[in-house]
Amino acid sequence: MSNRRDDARLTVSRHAATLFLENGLAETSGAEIAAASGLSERTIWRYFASKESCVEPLFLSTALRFHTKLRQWPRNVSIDTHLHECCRLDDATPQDMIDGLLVVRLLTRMEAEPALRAVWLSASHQVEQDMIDIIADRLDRSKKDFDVRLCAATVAAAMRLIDETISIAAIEHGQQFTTEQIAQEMAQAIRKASTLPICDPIAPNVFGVSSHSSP
Amino acid sequence: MSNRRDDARLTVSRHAATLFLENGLAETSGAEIAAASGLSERTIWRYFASKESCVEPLFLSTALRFHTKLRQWPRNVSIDTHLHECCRLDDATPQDMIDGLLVVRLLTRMEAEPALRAVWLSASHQVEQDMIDIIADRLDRSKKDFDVRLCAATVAAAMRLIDETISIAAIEHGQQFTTEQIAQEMAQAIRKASTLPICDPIAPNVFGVSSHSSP
DNA sequence: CTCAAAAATGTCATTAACTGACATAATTAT
DNA sequence: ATAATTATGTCAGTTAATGACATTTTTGAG
Repeated sequence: MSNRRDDARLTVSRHAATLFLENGLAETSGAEIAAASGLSERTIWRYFASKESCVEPLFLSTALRFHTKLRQWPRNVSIDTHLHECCRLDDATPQDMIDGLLVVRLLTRMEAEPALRAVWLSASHQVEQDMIDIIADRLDRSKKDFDVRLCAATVAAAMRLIDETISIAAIEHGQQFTTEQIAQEMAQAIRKASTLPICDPIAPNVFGVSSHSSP
Repeated sequence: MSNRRDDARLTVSRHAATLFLENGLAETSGAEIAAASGLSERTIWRYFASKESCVEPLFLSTALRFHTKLRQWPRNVSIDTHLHECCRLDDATPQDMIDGLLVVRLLTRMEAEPALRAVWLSASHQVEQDMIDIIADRLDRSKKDFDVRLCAATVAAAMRLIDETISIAAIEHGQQFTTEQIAQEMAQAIRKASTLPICDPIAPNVFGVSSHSSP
């Protein structure tokens, strides 16, 4: 799934995020990111289209961890149960924890750094595209179906909002969260946001034909 | 509501959009945008933080027209009826039509131009913030209420998706739409997406107290 | 209307983001 | 092993973007 290049990009992403958090976006140069990453500046610009987008792999990697969990979501399990189960046997590595903290801290800077928000929104758009696949699979519908895409959009929006809200509550208001709490908030929000019945167990299709109307 | 500077920015936005559509983003320079707008390049960079963001006022101005309509949405009218009514007595100027077409054409280029999508997503985020106000007012709830913000996020996502879908259908598949059709699609999508009962007439608050739980 | 304060714009120099061209190093595959 | 491919580095060059300061335009008080 991931190659050497993606790993290198993620490493750069961590260094860039750290520098952005320490000194701000405007006060961090491409040369500094390159130096911190042990790469030439030219390579940085081959990896990324702009300075800000250096943090995108970080956003996407934490999103990917969640995506992987949703991919394993069995059809006969509710979202609440599944996410609760997932957080019980959480496979987060120490690196994942560090990355998560970087993301959370970046999210609290979006108000001050509009360029960061643009990158975050792009990452959320990628999450939305991934949700299309998950929902289409779960409901046995086409990925082109407007209602599938609408549901993906609303659910992705909910996930984004939970991430933002929890990050701000944690960093700016010092609120503490357990993994269970986050899973529960996330499940609730997804449930409220979903425009198709994806959150509860899917009735098995005993006739072996797809459940939606016409061919 | 709008000042001279915003008007100037919008004018630049139109020229920039036209150039982007004609020659592509990479092949359009800041100097060209300045020349086409009859301004110095320095002023362009005072107006905009980046080349791509030159098109944002165009996105926001069409969004603003819709926002104005939603602001006039009476509490005792459903979203479907209101939007249908709005499109009947549509106040679109010729300039509005031209701007709308520019936006629609830009939206079809997002696949090829990721930077354009980032700007579009930023504009949609602004729409989301505006929706918070509209929903909070309509339901007589706080703008900080998570459920209000969630509803704003899902509804804004639906509006964005309709815009994108209709644009692509119109430009890339030559499909024709009447204003009524668009209003109807938009109303349906908003209805499906809304996580709070905003779409149907709001029961009048006969006791003169807010309908949500505590002070 | 007048004229001074303030705000917007222009000019020019400078920085820093980003690209192209080509050489070198590292991987891959045969 | 080594040829082919691919990734990275070096360096020069372009262009997006900013700072400093002069000039014009707008605003507003008298």
